[in-house]
Amino acid sequence: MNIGQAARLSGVSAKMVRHYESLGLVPGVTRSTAGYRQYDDATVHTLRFIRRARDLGFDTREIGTLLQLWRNKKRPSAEVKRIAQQHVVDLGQRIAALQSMQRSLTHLARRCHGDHRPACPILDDLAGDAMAPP
Amino acid sequence: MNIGQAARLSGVSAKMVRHYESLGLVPGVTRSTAGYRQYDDATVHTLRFIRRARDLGFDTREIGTLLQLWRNKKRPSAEVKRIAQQHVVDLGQRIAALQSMQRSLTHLARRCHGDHRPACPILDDLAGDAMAPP
DNA sequence: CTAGACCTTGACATGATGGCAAGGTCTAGA
DNA sequence: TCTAGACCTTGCCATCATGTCAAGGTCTAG
Repeated sequence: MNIGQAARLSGVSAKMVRHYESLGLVPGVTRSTAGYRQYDDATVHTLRFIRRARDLGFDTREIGTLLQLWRNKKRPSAEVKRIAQQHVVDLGQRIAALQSMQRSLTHLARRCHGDHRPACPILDDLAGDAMAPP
Repeated sequence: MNIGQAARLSGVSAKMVRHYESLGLVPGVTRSTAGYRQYDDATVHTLRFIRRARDLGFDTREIGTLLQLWRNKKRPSAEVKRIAQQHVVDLGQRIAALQSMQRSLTHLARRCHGDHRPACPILDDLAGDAMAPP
């Protein structure tokens, strides 16, 4: 099958299929005489794997490692678990950072009257002349 | 003062100071005869404002709007509040997306033995052949 | 006078993704 | 058989915020 169908079946855009190929995540594809990339079900399976891993927030470097482990029938599951747990930690840090922003901003917004008058604790905080530190 | 000192005082890197200038977030700077940018306390204040807004996750477009409102002494605080609340919503969506990833991954990792054996529910899930949907 | 700190512009990289352009190919229907 | 339209190719540019590097000019203390 051509790249368009592989893209449709895997949920990865054709553009990204080519990109993952350039990164070496999918093995070298065979080409038709006209130069069209030819895909089989195994490659579509790999593309779905990549898609799912992206959906879980892994970056392409991590996905490369996960793909190697997937292909290695003798892998120790401990290694996969370690990567997953590290990623859980990373996600936790990103979540915490965003929550911290959200908390600050929520507090500021709650104190803002939100009417036609110009006085605004949000701008005051941004400007560094916050008056009431919590 | 030169850009280095303004950077140090504001907590914004010299590189980013120039960048914000190119985006029009800081007003056109005066230059010394040698072409060095010259800053005053007001500009440092603006840079600190930008820094704080970045820390709260606003992008440069939003910061541009906030700066305009900051400078506009007749602004309605409702407008500032609306931007802040929208940003709180955006942050909430990003947080939810990350939490969803984290939850999935945590569940998968918990089911993985994490030993020397190859069997691994994490890889099974990524490969799409998950066996036990929750 | 000179070393070293500082400034200038500009180019390139990151990471994942989209878009566009110019050109080649394949296929169904007239 | 011709052709329109769908599909493919490569390659470049853009995003967003930030860093790095390079080549060159400037300033200051010793």
